[in-house]
Amino acid sequence: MALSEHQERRLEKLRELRSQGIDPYPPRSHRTHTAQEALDRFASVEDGLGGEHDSEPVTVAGRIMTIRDMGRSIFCTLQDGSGSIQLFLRRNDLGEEAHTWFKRMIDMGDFVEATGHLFRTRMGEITVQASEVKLLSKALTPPPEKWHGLSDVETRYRQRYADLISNEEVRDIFIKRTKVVRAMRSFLDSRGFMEVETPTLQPLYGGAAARPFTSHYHTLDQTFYLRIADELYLKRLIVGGFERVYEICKDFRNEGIDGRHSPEFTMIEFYIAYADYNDVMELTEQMIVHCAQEALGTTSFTYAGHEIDLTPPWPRVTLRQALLDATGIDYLEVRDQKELYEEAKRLGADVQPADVWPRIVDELMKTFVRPNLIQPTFLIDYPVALSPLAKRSPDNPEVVERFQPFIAGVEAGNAFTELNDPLDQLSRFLEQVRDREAGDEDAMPIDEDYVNALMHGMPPTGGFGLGVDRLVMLFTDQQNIREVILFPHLRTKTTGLGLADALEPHISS
RNA sequence: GAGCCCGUAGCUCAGUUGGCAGAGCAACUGACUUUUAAUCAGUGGGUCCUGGGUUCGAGUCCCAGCGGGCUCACCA
Repeated sequence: MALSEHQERRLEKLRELRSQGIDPYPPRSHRTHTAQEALDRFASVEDGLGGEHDSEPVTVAGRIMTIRDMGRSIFCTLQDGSGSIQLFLRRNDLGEEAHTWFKRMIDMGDFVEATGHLFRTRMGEITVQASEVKLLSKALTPPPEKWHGLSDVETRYRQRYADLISNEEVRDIFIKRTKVVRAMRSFLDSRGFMEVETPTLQPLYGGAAARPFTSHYHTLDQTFYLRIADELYLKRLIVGGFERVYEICKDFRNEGIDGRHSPEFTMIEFYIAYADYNDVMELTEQMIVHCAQEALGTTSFTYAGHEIDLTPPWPRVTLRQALLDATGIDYLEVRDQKELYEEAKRLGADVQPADVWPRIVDELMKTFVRPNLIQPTFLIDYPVALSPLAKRSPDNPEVVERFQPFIAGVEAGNAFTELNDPLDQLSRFLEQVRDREAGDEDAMPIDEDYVNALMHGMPPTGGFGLGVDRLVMLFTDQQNIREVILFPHLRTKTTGLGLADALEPHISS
């Protein structure tokens, strides 16, 4: 890619600045106020000014977003991390030389620093009347169009910096995302949880049903997998005596990409000793409400046109009952795969004759139950075959103590009373091995060290996992997961940007 | 992996039946001392994603490829 006319022109200005002895990239700024602080300051002193300028000068700094050149006076919008403030640059204030220099050398996108007195314009906008202005950083590429911004989805994802510069809504999404994560930490920290770090590179993956990414460690000449979940490591820590642990980290699953799945996504998992899934359910409600309160300032929001109200308590419905109500099928009665398949087929579910029994149950839930769970609802008590790490219900060994919260039809977590019986755990692993041999690539491998950990004794424990990206999607009303991931994965372009060749002639020294 | 749609100036987008490549913003020249997408007058700017093909003539039609989006499949 050759340089654009705009870039060439700015490179010329760069040379000219240097020849004037001006460093286009000085090492530091001397701002005294952020844009917001300057606005706040003026608002607080304005009443005593009697229409005059604030007598105390301020220095603000930021990126020039717009320039309105009126001849002997210029208005600019200066944007920094706190917001934006208007600059008023008069020839009489700056002096003719500096005024002309500004017009000649400063472009939209440049970072500048301006010193002057605050006042309110006739149009009512709080403004810095600059008596001094200095270049802080020359932008060689112009910003996207000021009115429509950058809207090409591919460019927005590949060049997120440009997206963030021009689209305020995008910035807001990621600010909310940060608040959600911060709220999770503060919620758990204040309840005696310990944040821990477990391996990303694992010799054996587990804790979820998914295909892993595979890597190779040269020094050990050994295959490593990128984690698909941190569950098994966190429970080893419960065995070790930590009673409340959590981790927020990236998990990696080698599967398709679509609007709801990213191969690399953020997961929060927590585990509590001496708690069961009922305790975890209460904590989950509280945590999600806390996150909404901290990120949105409210517990109600709109997702995909649905008005969602998070006010607890959320209804708890057994999966068995929900399926019974929606389809008339009682999965505890229909134990035969063929019979269940026929029933599901008759109802119009997308099932294949070869689908295993638990998969058909799952499909029935996704088709007939999940889309109707608009207001927050806990679906509880799942078939054991769907949950190899969860503890069986004392009332029915075919059912495990597991729940999933659903909000706006979106799965907002997964949790259960943890299986701490090493022999039962081993038999579940063996079941997974049989599934794998039957062709299920997502089935978990047997983890003997994990069984060994359980043999040391694990207290009754409740555990929880939640895809952070999904929760942020809910809170920001985004239907595509890439809108809540700063740098989503896209296919790498074979042709580079060509900048190295294009810019090389412009390197001085 | 399949189907459908998209790719035109730095950005946002038009482009009719196949007939000289267009607009707004941005840039450049000039005017303007309180503007708010400032305004006004003028000027320059294109690998129409890439490669083939059809045609007197292709941004437009056909084929292949590349990249992206949506839907489906896959995905506790």
